[in-house]
Amino acid sequence: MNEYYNSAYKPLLAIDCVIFGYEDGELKVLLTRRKQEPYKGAWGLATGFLHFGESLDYAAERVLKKQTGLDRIYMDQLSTYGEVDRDPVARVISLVYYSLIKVESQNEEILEKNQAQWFSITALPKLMFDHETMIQMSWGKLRRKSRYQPIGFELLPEKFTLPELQSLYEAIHQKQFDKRNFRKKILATGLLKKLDEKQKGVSKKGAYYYVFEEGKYDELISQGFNFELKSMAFGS
Amino acid sequence: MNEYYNSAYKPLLAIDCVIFGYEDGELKVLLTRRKQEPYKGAWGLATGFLHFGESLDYAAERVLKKQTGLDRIYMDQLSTYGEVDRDPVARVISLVYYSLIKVESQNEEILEKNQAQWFSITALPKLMFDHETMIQMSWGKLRRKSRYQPIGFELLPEKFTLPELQSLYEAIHQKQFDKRNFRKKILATGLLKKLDEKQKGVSKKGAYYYVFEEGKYDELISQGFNFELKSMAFGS
DNA sequence: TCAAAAGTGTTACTACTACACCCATGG
DNA sequence: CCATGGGTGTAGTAGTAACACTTTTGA
Repeated sequence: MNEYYNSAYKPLLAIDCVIFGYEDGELKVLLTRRKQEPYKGAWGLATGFLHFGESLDYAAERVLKKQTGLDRIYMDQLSTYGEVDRDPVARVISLVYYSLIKVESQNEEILEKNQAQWFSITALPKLMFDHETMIQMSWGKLRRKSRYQPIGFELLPEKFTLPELQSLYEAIHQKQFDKRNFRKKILATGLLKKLDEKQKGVSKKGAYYYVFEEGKYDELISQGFNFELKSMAFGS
Repeated sequence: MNEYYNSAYKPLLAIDCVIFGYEDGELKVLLTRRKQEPYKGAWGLATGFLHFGESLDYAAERVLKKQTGLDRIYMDQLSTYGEVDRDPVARVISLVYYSLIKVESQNEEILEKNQAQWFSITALPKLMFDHETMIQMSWGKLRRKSRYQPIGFELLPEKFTLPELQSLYEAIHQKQFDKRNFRKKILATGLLKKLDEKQKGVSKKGAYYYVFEEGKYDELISQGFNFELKSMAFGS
């Protein structure tokens, strides 16, 4: 380590995680209460500082694991925020990840321990610092990405019905889709396998369960494909 | 500043800039030689550490200005790279920006002073650290973005001809487009104003100059629009 | 038997692709 | 006058949007 490196200013580097879930027909975000003064108790994203010897992705996984108890969840870097006064206490550069989890696999106890709570994306509380912006940007990225990649499935249980999938997309895009066109488009990708089992308890007729076929997806992604309904376009 | 902040690990934070230009029908990247040991003289991106009291965008502008002598150039954050050993000397987190400049407005002296040189994107030299990846990712983002936003214009002089614009898009996408379809699509956006002036010296007939109408663009962007040719799709 | 949600096909329209010839000018 | 690159239109095709009725079954 020489002069060039030694003389440089070293900021704090935080990892903030926008955690999306889908429940009761709504797109939700997992928020938590700040544990430190000042602003103790304010709602915000799951957060943590980068540790020595950790890669960025690893740090994000650690923060996610601590907040949700879950491993191996879908996660992607959004952007890095570094306005000088974004954190009023100290200069903190914040690297934002967004992640998609299956709410049903959530552990209630861990939520309580972390003072964490799910909020509908359309009814967020007042948030600390620039966390509101981070969430809105993540939502935008989710919208755009869901048009080209079947990431929506990350938010649903392993087995899901087409009406559920459609509601999820409607929650993400805040837009209604035509049932027939949606099914046609989704099934045309060949990514879904229909099971012989019907959902019980939701409707009288019962909708067939489907599963997402990861294998087929990998084939398609390498060729490049389009998962988009034109009608989804550009609310983004 | 309290214990929570004080105890945290503080990494170095570098800003690396991928600078794109367009010249002689080729998409190019501005590279520079490393000034410090080790690896002194190795080709790499324009880089600098974040300074105390600077926002990230400001730091990127500073690095760009130093490298090119230019102000107010198109610039966007790509991503942040933080593998533990990406810089073999010290732990450096690297925030990558990519930018688009008009090569003609470049100052030759500054290039020489910085030992900087333009390289065709298809013939890059061996690069230090993970800079090759950063360039490839930036190129991907440029490809994708150029399908939805008319950012290509940032790479051309104020006045340009449609054949020039088409060659630029062909260089970005490494794909040939049909002349008629390209013109139709581009002109249909209503973003270009045809001038009464013809280009001289390139072809005998001479192609009409066009200018990009920023005002109209702002109208369109707020509604959301699609700048894409399907044929551009998914080489990305 | 009826209420409530699931499932299904066709037509019109729009947007993209493919394609070949004439035009203007400088040398 | 001819070689070179600039400019133009149309027909076929594919994909998207719009739209309404039948099916199943639990209460």
